[in-house]
Formats: sequence, C-alpha cells, structure tokens
Amino acid sequence: MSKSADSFDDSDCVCSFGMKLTWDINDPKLPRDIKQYDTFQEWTDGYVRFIYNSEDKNAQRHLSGWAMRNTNNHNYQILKKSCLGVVVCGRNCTLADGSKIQLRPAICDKARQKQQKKVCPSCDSPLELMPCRGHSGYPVTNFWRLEEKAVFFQAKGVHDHPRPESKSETETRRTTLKRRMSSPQFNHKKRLLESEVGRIHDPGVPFPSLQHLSYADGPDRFSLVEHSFPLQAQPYPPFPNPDPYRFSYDPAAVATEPVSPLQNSTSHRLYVPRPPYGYDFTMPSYLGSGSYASLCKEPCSAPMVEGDSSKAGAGLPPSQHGAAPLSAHDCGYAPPGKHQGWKTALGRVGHGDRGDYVQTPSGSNHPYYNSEYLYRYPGGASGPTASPTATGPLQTVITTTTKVSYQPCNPAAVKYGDNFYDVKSATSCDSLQEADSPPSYPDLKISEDSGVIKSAIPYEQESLAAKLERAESLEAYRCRSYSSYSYPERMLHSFKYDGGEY
DNA sequence: TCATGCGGGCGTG
DNA sequence: CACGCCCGCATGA
Repeated sequence: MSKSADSFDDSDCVCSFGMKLTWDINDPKLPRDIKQYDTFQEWTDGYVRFIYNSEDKNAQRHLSGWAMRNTNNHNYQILKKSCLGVVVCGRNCTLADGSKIQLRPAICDKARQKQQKKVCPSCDSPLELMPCRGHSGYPVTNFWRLEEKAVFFQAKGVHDHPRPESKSETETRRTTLKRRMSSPQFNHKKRLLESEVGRIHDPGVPFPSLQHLSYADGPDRFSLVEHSFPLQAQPYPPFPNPDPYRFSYDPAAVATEPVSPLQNSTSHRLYVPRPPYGYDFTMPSYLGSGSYASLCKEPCSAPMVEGDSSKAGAGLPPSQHGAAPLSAHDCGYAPPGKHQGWKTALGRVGHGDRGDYVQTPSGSNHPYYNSEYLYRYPGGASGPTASPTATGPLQTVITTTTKVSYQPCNPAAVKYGDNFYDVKSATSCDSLQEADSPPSYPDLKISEDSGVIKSAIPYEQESLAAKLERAESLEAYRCRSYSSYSYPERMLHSFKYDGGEY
C-alpha cells in the first residue's frame, strides 16, 4: 500500500488507517468495507482512533496496556472503558536502580482496594493510586465498537500518569508467583514475608538486582507483596532510535500484533536505571515494550482528526490535554484521598515550568506526563534536571482553518502514533480523508472541536497551559500554542508512511 | 480471585 | 441528555 500512502502523503499527514477515515465512535454509521485495518495498539494515548480487524484477539478483548475499567455508558453498542491510572509508591520513592514502582491497578474495585492497602516494597510507605485525569480532568476513556468485521477503537484523553505494568506483565508475574508459592522453599519464605506485611525488599538486594532478571526471579519476590512489584519503571529501553519523536510511544509497538501481550513487555523490558527524576520514567514506558525494530517497520502514525465527538474539546480544550489545566494541575497526587487535588491545585500549576521536564530526552518527552508529574511529584520533577528538552514531541499541524494540532510525532517507526491529537475538521488528515474517502459519512461529527487545539501541548506549551487559567479561552490558548510550538513539520515527514504500507 | 461485561441508578452540568 | 461513576450480578479463566 505504499501507493495509497503516497497518495496521502502530500499532506504530511501520517495517519493510521483508522484515522484516514473520518468517523466518530458515536456515529450512527461507521465506515464499512474497511480495506485496511490498523495494527493493534496496546498503549494508545491521546485522541486516537483505530480500526482493527475483528479477528484480532486483542481487539476482541478490548485490551489495553493501561488499566481500563468498564464504564457504563448506557449504550450497548459501544463499550466504554475509563483509565484507572497507576499505583505508585505514596512517597514516590526511587528504587535503587532509579526506577519507580508503577503497578497496574486492579480492575476489580474490590481488588483495587486491597491493592491500595499494600505497601511499597521499597520504602514501606503505602501505595497510592494515581488516578488518570487526562481527559479534561476525567480519566482517559477508550471506546470499542464492533461492526461486522471491524472493531472501531477511539480513545479520548492523554494519560497524565506513568504507564502501569501491562496486563500481560501482571499476569506473568502472578503466574510466576503462584508457581513459586507452590514450591516448598517458597512456602517457607512466603510465610515469613507475609508476616511482614508485604515488605519485600531485602536490604541487601534491592530491587535493582532483580530487575535485571526476568520476571522469573524478581517478580516473585515482589509478588509476595502482591502487587508491589516494582515495575520497571517503565523500562527504559535504550532507545534504539534516536529519534526524538519516537518517544511518542511505544510501543506500540506494541502493537505489533495480536501477539500476545506478553511478548511485548516482559521480555523486552529492561530495567534501566533512571535518573531520579520524578516519574519521568514514565517516558520510558512508552518505549517500553515493544521492540523498536519492529516498530520501525511499522508505518505510520498519524495525526488524527479528532474524532472526539464528545465534548472533549468543548469544555476544555483537550489541547491542554494532559497538561491541561485540569489534569495537569492535578495535584492529586497528594496523599490519598485527595484526588481532587487538581481542582484546587490550579494555582500551583505554574510550578512546573517548562524547564522542569523530566523526561529523558528521548522519549521522554511525553508531553503529557511531564506536567503532571511535576505537579504530582514536585520534588522529583521539578528538578532542573529536567530536560527541557524540548523538542517537543508533538507535531504541529496547521490546518487550513487555523486549527493547530500538536501531534506527537511518531516516528515512522511507530505505526500508529498513539498520541495524536487532532483537530477535527481541518487537519491535513481531513483533506486526506476527503481525498481518500469521500464524504461517505456525513454523519461524522467533525466539528465540535474544530478550532480547538486538541493536541497535547509541547512541554513548553504545556507549562504555559498549566499556567493558564482553566477558564482561559481557547483562543488564548491557541495563540500561545502557535508561538511556542516547536514541532516542525519535519517531523511530519519523518513519519510518513514509511514505506508505505498504506 | 479477578478480569470483564452488562445494566440499573444517581448526581451533575 | 450526555457523562461520570457507583453498585450488584453473571460469567469465565
């Protein structure tokens, strides 16, 4: 399909197949006759849409690397799931290797409550659930809709927290644990450990050592503590690819195929010592699982056209996305209970200023995370260490109308960039779409957000955003964005379908 | 035990 | 009315 890709290519729009079509999960009629399906994306982030083959197991399972719980949207046709965030150490402690604990919140409410009663294996402080507020202050939501042979997927919001361990990792860990527990030797140990309430760590051998081990070893120990297994903080794979934009994610590699999730992660995960930034490690997470190589092969990511019919854009510009006023502000990280922090936190938002970015250069830059982390973990993040890096991870797409969208640039390698923020109508994608697919879907909702900058804001922008009052008008926002946007289209080019599969 | 889905119901904007 | 969210129930691994 390189050819088809070519056809689009002119517009610098790198879109996944799903993005090439203009549709919204709520449209009465979704595109039919899908000729091309997107490769399954485990770690989607941002306002993205994909169309998977209904035969894809992962799609059938409505799988996501993020811990997503079912949310009743009173619509039997559309399955809605909202992000639970990530479970972290209440003290935000750093493991010996510099990684942080980022556990996958239990989906089951009851199980999650239990989980939160456990303590950090490293410092014994209580674990805390860092809620997701990446969608205008609310959790990021994923929508799944099965239509004949295709599974339509649409995500709204940008995760403002580190990645939890993937489902497969969690399962692997549990399995391993069980196995271990059943062994005689372990029983003894287990008893001992359990008596200590989950504290696992051994003084002498900090997690780090374990980290280098595959789950076979380390996990078990952690497992004893139950979920206290230190996730590698998002493994920070060495970025094979220097491409700054790549950071965008992952993984996606994740995506790769319907392969078992396990593949992605676990084996690829490397525990890499990370700087003691705040949760920056998160970034790594993005890279986390997939193998880059595979990623690289993947074509495209694309700017999406925002499909968000919801009002995501309406109230608060999603633009702010993670950084968004809401979420970013969230200070929620405060000790338990506090999740609303963000509401009150607005004032402090400024605190994270730009420079604070903590992420690693390469991937780090997940725009979204940054601010959030900063707020949440001022200590860590605020450090100057952060690399202002800056290169913003987002691409800016200026539509004919003045809409600008910052898209995370995904390297060509990443097939579908997870993070895309699109502007509904006028993005280049649209044009593509039109070209490609005519207005077959009149229903599509395009506009609400038009004009709204849905994308994530580059770091800098993000900061600005943070500083902005929530109430600030979008316009204002937009202006700033423009001025600051740092991502040139160069990125766009780099992402073009690489090869063009499409 | 949990993950998942479903659907009733409630509060809010 | 759209959403977010809580809760219980059922099913399956």
